[in-house]
Amino acid sequence: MTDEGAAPGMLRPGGRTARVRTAVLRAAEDALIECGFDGVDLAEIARRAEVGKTTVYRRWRTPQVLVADLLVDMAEQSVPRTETGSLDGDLRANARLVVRTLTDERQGVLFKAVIAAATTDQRTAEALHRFYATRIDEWSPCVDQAVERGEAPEGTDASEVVRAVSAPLYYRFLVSGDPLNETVADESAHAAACATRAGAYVRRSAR
Amino acid sequence: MTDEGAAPGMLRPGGRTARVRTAVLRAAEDALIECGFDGVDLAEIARRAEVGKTTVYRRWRTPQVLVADLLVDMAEQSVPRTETGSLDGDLRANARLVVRTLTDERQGVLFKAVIAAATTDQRTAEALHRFYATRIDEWSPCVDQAVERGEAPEGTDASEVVRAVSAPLYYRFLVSGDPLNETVADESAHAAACATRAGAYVRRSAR
DNA sequence: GTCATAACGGGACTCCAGTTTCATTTGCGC
DNA sequence: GCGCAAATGAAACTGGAGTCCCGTTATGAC
Repeated sequence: MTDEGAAPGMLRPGGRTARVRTAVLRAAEDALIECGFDGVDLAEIARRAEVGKTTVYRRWRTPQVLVADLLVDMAEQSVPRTETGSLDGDLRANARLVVRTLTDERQGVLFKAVIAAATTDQRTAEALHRFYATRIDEWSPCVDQAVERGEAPEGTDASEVVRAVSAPLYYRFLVSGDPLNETVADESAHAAACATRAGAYVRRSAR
Repeated sequence: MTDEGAAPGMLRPGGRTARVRTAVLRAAEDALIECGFDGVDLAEIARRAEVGKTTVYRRWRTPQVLVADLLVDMAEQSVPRTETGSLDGDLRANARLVVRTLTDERQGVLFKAVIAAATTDQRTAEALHRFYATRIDEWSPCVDQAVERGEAPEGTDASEVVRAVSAPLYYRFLVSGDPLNETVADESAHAAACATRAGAYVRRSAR
């Protein structure tokens, strides 16, 4: 092992390095929104970020890795959760937020690009999974509260319910291409609430 | 309209053209499975198909268009549907089939590649949507039969139920990265059945 | 069988994404 | 503020994906 005191090989994440990172991530986000994932060109991103292209290639190597880094950044920004006081209301609020995000001109394209990147690279996929794990954890409490209020059976797996709300929306977004709108959001939330009340999401260990 | 008898400009889809198409589609399928979508190289596919690369570039132009053509081909191959005699059983059979497909070494990679291609190209996306519309239509009858047996309420939207079974599975496959196995399949089918019985998928026009 | 031409194929060519080189700047420990 | 190495940047370089040209094959109408 090369274990020296004031060793070479130590990182130096101070001022400039951090500035370059944020500049490149911003440029990458813009580029993804404008061109989609396959339109991304690291040299072009370097130009936009006003950074040498060598730097971008050296630090991130591939578009996938850059997207993975962007996802780490995105996961840190939290979206406030609305509380309506009922399971149906909370799930509906969540479903509508998802639909608004996916149908938003900029965000929808960005999410498609990010998901496309994740299908072709394991590390990007892991970053994506962590991103959604974060989002799901943020919304789970509304199901736990419903359990406390007696709206849902004891032992209900909160994150499973939250996933059930999003799943049909992402299925339409990525796979079937069926329309996404507020009605669909409400129906998805309602179906999840029905299944929850029927005990479909009670953890097996608690049955 | 250019309606001539023995006109120039007419297609000639006979023997050789068709042979080249199937050879290239087979090679494309293999390449997608081995390298994923971003690893696809039209020249490489031409080599495998023992076809001039000029031909591949001329007829399909981009990997996305080639994948779209492959999807048209895949949509034509029908998968037999199992009938168990109960809504829960039929939906479970469907869910298990989907999980088996997505977790299969070859098919799973192929589906990821195809979905990735669809996120970056409109025409590929349309081919993908048609592919799933076909699959969903094939499974819808089992829900209609359940309605006839009185297991599900009158006016239930069969294709909506079938989508509801697949959605959580594809969500895990593409977005959250949570595990896919037979237990998950059964739970997804059960949740869809619960929501169906609760009337969550009754068409609005029929309520 | 004959002919016109759609479709294919080999190979040279182009162009640019990605790499390498090396000089310059800047963070950071003292 | 001094010095060293981490980090960046400009420019030259390279390899291969995609295009072009033009001769060859073989389909389908007669």
